[in-house]
Amino acid sequence: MGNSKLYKGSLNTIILKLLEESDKMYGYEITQKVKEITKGELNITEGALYPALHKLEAEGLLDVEMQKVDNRLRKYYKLTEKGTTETANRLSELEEYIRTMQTIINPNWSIN
Amino acid sequence: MGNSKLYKGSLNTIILKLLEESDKMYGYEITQKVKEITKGELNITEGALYPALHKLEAEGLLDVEMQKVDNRLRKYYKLTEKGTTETANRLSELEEYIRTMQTIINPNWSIN
DNA sequence: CTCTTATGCATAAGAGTTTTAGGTATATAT
DNA sequence: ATATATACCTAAAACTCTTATGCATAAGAG
Repeated sequence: MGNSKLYKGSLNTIILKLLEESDKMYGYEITQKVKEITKGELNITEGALYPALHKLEAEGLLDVEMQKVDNRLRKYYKLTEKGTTETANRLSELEEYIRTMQTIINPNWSIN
Repeated sequence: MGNSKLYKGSLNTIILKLLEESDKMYGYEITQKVKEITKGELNITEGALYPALHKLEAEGLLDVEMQKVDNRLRKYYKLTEKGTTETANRLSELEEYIRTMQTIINPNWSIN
């Protein structure tokens, strides 16, 4: 139950998509958001999340902004312009991949 | 175009699903079949396929049967009983994962 | 007042899966 | 003769994630 393993490669797209919706988010918030909207199905581990955020930042897809709340530090990430474009690309790639997988899994539905 | 990278973890499920449909297949046949039904979208590399087949066999999910056709050797794989059960499990896991991803990607469709 | 849980960041070692790049061999088409 | 298709295989590298840590503050439970 819950906590199904991530299919490797989808984490970045998940992050980008959430940032596209929420404008700006911090790491911990992302883990909670994913847990919430998937009803606990998917748990993003911090060991995967933080390196992924750093990489997306290094690639110029995210901007960072530090903020102190209740004496605790938060690193808010938001999409750059390049990041917004790239998000659209990766989303359509993922959607295409999902369609492809459905074709394989459900060969009867030749609705593609 | 085409040749999108595999989301890691889905290859085994693809193999199992194809064998569930076709009863018995050999490696090269699997690569061609995937290319055909995905219209060239997905190309299974042999470097991934053959080790995966060997592993599934070692796990007792597949049985092998050698056959010589036109002086060329083919290794036909088919699901064991255990493999059939496991195929059903992995398919529902993958379907659940796809539903989860759709929830994230398409938050408007709260049809889940 | 101390201990646990929640919040918030981070990195390193290991495991797992795939790509890339080779290798062998036969059959068929150019 | 040479290239392409068929048919198998493996090893090294790349990539992504899990697991296991570490640090620090805030809030709640006992």
